[in-house]
Amino acid sequence: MGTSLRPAHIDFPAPARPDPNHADCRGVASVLSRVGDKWSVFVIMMLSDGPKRFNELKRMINGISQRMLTLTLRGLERDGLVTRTIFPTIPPRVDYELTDLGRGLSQPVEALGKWAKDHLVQIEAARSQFDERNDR
Amino acid sequence: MGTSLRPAHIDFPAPARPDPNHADCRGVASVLSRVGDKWSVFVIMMLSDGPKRFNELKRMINGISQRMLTLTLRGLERDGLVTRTIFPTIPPRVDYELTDLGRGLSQPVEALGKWAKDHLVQIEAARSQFDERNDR
DNA sequence: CAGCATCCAAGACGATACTG
DNA sequence: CAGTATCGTCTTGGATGCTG
Repeated sequence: MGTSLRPAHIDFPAPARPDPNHADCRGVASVLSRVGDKWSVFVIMMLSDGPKRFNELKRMINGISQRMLTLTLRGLERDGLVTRTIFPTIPPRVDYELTDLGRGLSQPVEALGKWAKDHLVQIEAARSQFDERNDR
Repeated sequence: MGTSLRPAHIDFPAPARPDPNHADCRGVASVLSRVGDKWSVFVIMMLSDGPKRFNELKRMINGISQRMLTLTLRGLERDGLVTRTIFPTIPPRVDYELTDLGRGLSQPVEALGKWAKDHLVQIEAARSQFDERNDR
């Protein structure tokens, strides 16, 4: 496989002398980075109103490649946020569904999504202001 | 500079025919990906109890390289979440501080952080279970 | 239909060296 | 102290072609 299910950039270098402030940050970061993954967020949102099939998701999430959808679903499955159910029919059918854990996560995620939506204009304004000052 | 302030992977391919479901997702994703960035989260958390200097942050966030701290701070500044104040003293001194926007963001972020902390054990259990089933 | 394997380009990141 | 510049390495992710 071309890409690992355990991304490297969320692993942490152990501090020489552990700073009490960050004792448990290592693990938290790895959870947050799943949320930061744009595809994961979309998949979670798409699944929040019931189970979906692979190609169904692919169609709903415009622009995702098959590879990334597979990878994203595996990641979510690995984290126990999504279940994968295979129906041994012909043609094969696979349903993806949020677990209880996944449904729990989707709440704070949507809170954050709401914040993002509400402040998107401000942020984009800040960005173009910043860019204009610095581009040239 | 080696790395852009505007990461490519958060840009979206425009849908052939815009799906009403995703009309405003493009922008939201770019905000979420800032949150998903582990360094950004740590910086925001470190700054949530008052302004800090560059090397002060560097020491608090164990394992971050100078380069990444600079890049992260620039990203946060660009998004209007952090202000950068230069004191033209010798040696130079630069303070970073959360803006109102930044403080607003830190709330849902901490809610998510709390969720992550509360369910970390479950997630890590799910991960090792999944890995054990599939590794071999 | 669902998905794995392979190839390849673009980008992210760390290490190092240098500056006002 | 607080950066910038540059280099080399690793990861990411799209495209394509092949299977049960």
